[in-house]
Amino acid sequence: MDVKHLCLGVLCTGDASGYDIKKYFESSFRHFFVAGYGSIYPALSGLLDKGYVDVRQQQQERLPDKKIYNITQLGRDAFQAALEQTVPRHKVRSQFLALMHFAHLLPTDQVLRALDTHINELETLLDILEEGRKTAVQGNYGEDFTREYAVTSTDALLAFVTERRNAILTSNANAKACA
Amino acid sequence: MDVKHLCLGVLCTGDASGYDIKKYFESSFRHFFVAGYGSIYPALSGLLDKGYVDVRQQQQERLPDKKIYNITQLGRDAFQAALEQTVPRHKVRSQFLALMHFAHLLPTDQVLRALDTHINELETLLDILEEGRKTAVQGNYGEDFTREYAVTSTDALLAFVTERRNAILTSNANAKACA
DNA sequence: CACGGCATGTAATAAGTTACATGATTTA
DNA sequence: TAAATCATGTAACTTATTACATGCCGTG
Repeated sequence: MDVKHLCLGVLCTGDASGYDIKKYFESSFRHFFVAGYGSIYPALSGLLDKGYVDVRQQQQERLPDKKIYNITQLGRDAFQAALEQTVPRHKVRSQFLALMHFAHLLPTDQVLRALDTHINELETLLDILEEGRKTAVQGNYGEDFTREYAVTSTDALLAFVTERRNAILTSNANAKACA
Repeated sequence: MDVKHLCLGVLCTGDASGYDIKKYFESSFRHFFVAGYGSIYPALSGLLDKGYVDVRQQQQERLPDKKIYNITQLGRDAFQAALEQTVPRHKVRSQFLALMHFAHLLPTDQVLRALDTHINELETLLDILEEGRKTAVQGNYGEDFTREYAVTSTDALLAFVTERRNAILTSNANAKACA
């Protein structure tokens, strides 16, 4: 399950351009897989080379040409096989937590800025997930599962981080009042 | 904040060998940064080249020699600078969720296996975090923050995934009863 | 005697990120 | 007129993963 396979996954739901696929990543995969053009376009080239997708050029008025990709039967089979062989890993890599782990080495205001930034990111993610709830097709189990999984985690974390941030603010205010 | 910087971070708390550092990663960083020997040993070589750490060889009876690394002032300064420039990103990359997103393409038993595997991972992580709670030095704000952050998320997710798994099991049993 | 822990490393490969490069259209 | 959206791609770089390679000690 890498960028290539996820592109195949998107194309299983319908034809799309690289640009469309990127938007799909942003709206539906954002909570578990982030990819930019720099990985999506090369991935599509690779899939084309392997015969997993076909492409047709679509001219547009007043806009750049589009390359519409569609998945082949070979591609579907490859995706199915990849799915079946996927080991269900789940990895977090967080500069935010790395920074917080060494918070004692930093001035309080930088720690607060980091917390605020993270809170913003969590809120943005919640907005996107909420948007997904509205637009999701009913009965799509997988999409629902991953979305609600992310909502569960994000809700809990938002409460946690906000509480900790406020605790720092009040203890800071107390320290100032004493001084 | 990459493997190199986190090694410096570990060495800020005291001298250690590559092997020790790996154990530190496993017990204290596991919930936000995973690294193996294949990245830690090369990282230490790099730090040595830059003069960020010194090394002394320690012979041991009946055991392989150890290389004990200690951080230099240059290394401390570099770590401080890196900390201050760290942008607080937080990234999740989950094959598990990728798989679940396409659950409709898989047989139910594979979905259940994936859920069980993930539940096991969450439980293992909770055990490690609980262990950390016991052994942690009181008053280490950052260590406490990251641990409780992870506990918050993991607790919530464990409840969510377990509930979903049971829902699948009961709806499966009903389907069988009807047939 | 097999397995897990202690201990260090290299080399090949895979993978993704960032910056670069271009350019028209629409909206505020 | 500035910014956002539409649209595609390359190249250099950074980074980490995996497998390989070695070998002793203690425990069950």
